Amino acid sequence: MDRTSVPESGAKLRLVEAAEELFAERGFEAVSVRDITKRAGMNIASVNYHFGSRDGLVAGVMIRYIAPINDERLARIEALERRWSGKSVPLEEILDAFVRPLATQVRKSDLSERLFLKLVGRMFGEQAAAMPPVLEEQFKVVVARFLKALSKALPDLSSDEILWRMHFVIGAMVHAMAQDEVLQRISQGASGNPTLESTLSRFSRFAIAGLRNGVSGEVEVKSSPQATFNF
Amino acid sequence: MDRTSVPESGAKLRLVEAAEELFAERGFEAVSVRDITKRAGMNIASVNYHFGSRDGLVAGVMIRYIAPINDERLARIEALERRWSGKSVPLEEILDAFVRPLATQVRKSDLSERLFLKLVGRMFGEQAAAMPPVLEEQFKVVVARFLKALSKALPDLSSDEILWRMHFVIGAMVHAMAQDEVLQRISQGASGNPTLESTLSRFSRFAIAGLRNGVSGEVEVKSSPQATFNF
DNA sequence: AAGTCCTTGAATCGATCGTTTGACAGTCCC
DNA sequence: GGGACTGTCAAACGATCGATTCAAGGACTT
Repeated sequence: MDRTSVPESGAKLRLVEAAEELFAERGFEAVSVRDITKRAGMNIASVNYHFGSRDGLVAGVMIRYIAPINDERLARIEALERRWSGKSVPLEEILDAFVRPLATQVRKSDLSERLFLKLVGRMFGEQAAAMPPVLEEQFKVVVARFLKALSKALPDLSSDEILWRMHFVIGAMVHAMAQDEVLQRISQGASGNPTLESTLSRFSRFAIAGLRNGVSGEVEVKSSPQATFNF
Repeated sequence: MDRTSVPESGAKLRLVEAAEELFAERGFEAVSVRDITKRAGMNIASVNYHFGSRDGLVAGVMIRYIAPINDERLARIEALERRWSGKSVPLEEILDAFVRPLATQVRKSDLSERLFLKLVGRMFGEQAAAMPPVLEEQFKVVVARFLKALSKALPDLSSDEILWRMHFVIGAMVHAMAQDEVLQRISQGASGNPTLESTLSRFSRFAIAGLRNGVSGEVEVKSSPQATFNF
């Protein structure tokens, strides 16, 4: 019996779908096996039977969403590099290859846009340290692949600098996804009902500017003496 | 007996300091009351006696760190606006007023830089939804104050757009703070031992570029037809 | 019809959780 | 000295957790 991969047996699928909703709504640690099986209309033992353990189910949920996203990211970046055949791929297209798979996957999902984004956001915010090995390995490949492409597109930046900016970009994305209602509460009446598309569009403009900063002829920031950021 | 504010009685302080370390190391939900009292060398009942409940202790920890940071943020932004007396404060100085209090506070703390950043990062990544009301109110004030300053510095952007970019900036900061070892693992050998100062410096450059994007004469991104980000 | 395999059911396990209790000592004030 | 208050202690409370057991059902093969 397969206890690690994506569900296929109907029962496993029902469990995963119930778990997804609950994880997105309440977070990974606040949902019990009983909550999940109750919503799925199944027995408590079913989780351990089909997934080996609660952690196995969590891993199943993460793999089900993240793996296709990373697969598409790799396919897109490789298609881009083929099309540009050795030349540097424009920064906008690299970021597009990284971000757009989110939109692709949310359409395939049964979850609403909002729940989907919260779920994926929580995977990084709460569960990043407990990511299944197969996903962590996949992420290493993705990061390495995009780092290579970004290094070509931003030849003036060191690898370290690019990695840091990638981390900032990912953090901005994850945080905005997972904490949206908190952000709305704190900032009192920002945009009412942002769609996924408008959010990703805003995000892309922000991220490209942050990534490109200091290269490609942009004017260097002239800071006044009191704020040199030399700390 | 005061059960909500910052500790002053010695015993409360010992509990809070033990809790801080454990929360930073393992996350808020993975630490039990027994873990905390054991490290503090106190009785299990002491948490409920001094803080009313476990949640009260969590709130105490958050308030102890976040409140002084937000206080200094407000003091700095108001000092800046006084110095520029009505005129628009430069973007770099606004961001400096937002970020530098982190560095100030870490020096006052007994925690190492790394633990401090993880702790503050976790407060947003894991506990943002459970933030004590007094802190949430304070954050509303901070956001409103900086939004006003940023609106002057970035007159071409709508309030909504600025709020979103603020969220992205905060997310990038929080994520890089809380998930540092995960990021190191995934990206295999980025900068070895980044100091707080170098990290904040990198972050500030990234954030300023993202905030400024699209205004102040920067060249508009010329995207190829396949990557227009119109989603 | 008998046997095998897969799946579900109710019940229960031991562990751990946050919280509460009540006894006991110390301190302070009148 | 006798209350009143504060703080600490061991012990136990009820609840909930993930995991396990074992019986029973169903589907399919032989």
